[in-house]
Amino acid sequence: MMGAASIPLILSVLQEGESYGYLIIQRIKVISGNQLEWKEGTLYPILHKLEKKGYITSSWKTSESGRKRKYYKLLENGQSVLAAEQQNWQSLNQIFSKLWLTQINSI
Amino acid sequence: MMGAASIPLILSVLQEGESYGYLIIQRIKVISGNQLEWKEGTLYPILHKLEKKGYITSSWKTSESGRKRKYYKLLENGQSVLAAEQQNWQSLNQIFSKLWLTQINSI
DNA sequence: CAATTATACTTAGAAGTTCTATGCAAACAA
DNA sequence: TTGTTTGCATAGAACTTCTAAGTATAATTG
Repeated sequence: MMGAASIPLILSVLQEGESYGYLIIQRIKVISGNQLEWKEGTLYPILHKLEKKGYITSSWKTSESGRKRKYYKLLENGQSVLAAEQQNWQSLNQIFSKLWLTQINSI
Repeated sequence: MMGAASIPLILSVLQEGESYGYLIIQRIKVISGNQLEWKEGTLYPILHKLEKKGYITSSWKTSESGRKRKYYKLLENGQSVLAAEQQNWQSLNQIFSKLWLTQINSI
């Protein structure tokens, strides 16, 4: 369903500022107009992978309420990966625009 | 690399008219400006899957030169899957536009 | 005409990705 | 105090894509 979009999506959300798993899921839900409702089992393994690759970093923090949260932050490395992913997405988007425009024109 | 884009891409190419594996690979290469160079091992299994699901149908034909080719054709079923995929893509595209615009504006 | 290249399809298995399902635990609300 | 929300984690299933190899024929090149 998401395909190659997961990673740019997560990195983009983190580019808005550091965040934690639960909040990222909600942010994605809000920004997609309730279309994307990720489960934890989807997000966390990806976050772990991104951290392992050095795109993001994590740190435990305790909120005033006493809750412990693991905050993720975009690293420079991840910044450039995101830039490449944006490029990639836009390039795919152009291909589709071309294909779909052609079909409209050929009516 | 391709993620969820493979299926709409193939279906879109077939919407241009029926085609066969080898040519589809070339069409994808051309339309992407040499960015996407699929291997047979990537395309054929997907074609088989799409046929099994009833989105496309295939038939062997022999060209004047004597070569045998397996032509694939988009079915009505596949037509509506493609429409749904287009919708899905555009919706993801909107999400990214929103995320990426915000970042430009917030400089 | 022999060797190479281009055309054309197939599949097994590896690798990678995402989802389902479940578990744990603490704070909060009823 | 019982249920809901918040919060993280992971195993295994399911699915997708890629690598690699095999088969076969037509066209081209030397």
